[in-house]
Amino acid sequence: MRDDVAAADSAGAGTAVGEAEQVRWLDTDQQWAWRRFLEGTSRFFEALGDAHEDDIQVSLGEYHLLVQLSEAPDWTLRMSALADFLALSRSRLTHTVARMEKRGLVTRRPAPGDRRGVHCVMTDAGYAVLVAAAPAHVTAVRRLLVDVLDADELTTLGRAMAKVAHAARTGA
Amino acid sequence: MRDDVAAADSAGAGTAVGEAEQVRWLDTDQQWAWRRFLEGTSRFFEALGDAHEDDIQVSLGEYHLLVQLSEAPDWTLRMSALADFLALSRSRLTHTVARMEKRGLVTRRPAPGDRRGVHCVMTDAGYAVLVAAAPAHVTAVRRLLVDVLDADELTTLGRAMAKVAHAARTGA
DNA sequence: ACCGGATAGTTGATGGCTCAACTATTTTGG
DNA sequence: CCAAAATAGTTGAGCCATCAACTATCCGGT
Repeated sequence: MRDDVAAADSAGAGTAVGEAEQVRWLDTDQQWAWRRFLEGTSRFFEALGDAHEDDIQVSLGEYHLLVQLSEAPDWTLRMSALADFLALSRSRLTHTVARMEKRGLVTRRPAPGDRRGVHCVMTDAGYAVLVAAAPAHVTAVRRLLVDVLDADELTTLGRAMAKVAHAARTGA
Repeated sequence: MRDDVAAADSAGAGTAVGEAEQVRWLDTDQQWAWRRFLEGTSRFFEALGDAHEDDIQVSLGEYHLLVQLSEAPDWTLRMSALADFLALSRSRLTHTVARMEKRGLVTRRPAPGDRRGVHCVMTDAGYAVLVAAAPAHVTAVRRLLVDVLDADELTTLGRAMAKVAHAARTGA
């Protein structure tokens, strides 16, 4: 219990004698990359959230919700479509939309043609908030991500994360 | 209010005439990479969290806390050091450690030499939980990240995220 | 020796997220 | 055409994170 402890990501914790060992631990390079990813995402989202608190009237999640609506016809999207785009649970979306509705940023209407469905519509006030928030948001994304990387690094990052998203969607 | 709306990440929302325009919006490729990053991280952490709920007695955050302690001499770390390593706020760490202490995974002791300080020490029970959790954790990290990417993609991802972490740490 | 400010950590209130349970509607299979 | 299952969305309880305020200790300068 001294050296074998180090790095539960890579070392032989759990190698009980006589028990089938089928875990492929991470090698040094893989572990390094994984930890950079972990720390980087954590600090990135924390810093981006801070930027939103400083300059902006909406949280990061609310901002992305408004962005999705701004790109939809009539600023309108089904709740379920919104949940898919934003990778949010239905429940969380309901709560978030309810809060934003109270602040006048969106409204809800019954969906025509499917009486189970609900449409979420961005209001003019919501659009105004989005427009006001966009400059600080984009500036922060540049400062914390886009301008920090070479163009090909950014491209590779995008491609890699597309693969990761796909793996998470399917392999769940 | 129809076409100019699309993509508040890139388009001219906020371009009031006569007002100085100094925001550099994202071009198409940059925006694509940024959105892949956003979706990928979101789905990745959700899926990894699910894996922890299925097979493991500790949440992802608690697991990483135990990993840090397992790599420290005497399974012991100052609260502030732990907070730095895990990129956690002091308050959040206090609450998390308090919960884990109740479950017997760690204990707290006054730090020798600095009467303000507190040492966090992993218990044998905590180590046992870590050992039990490691295989499923590593398997999930492989399935969702490491094995999904080419070796050079993973390396580039690690390098890129190291840069991002640095930018977030300094430019905050 | 002392005062001001920095550092270490905790606390409690508030608010958001997660989970399970629930209603209502639509679709599917027999 | 009906029953069972799938889909859409909401609700409320409990848990966790965040924030501001607070105590205690240490350091740095005079």
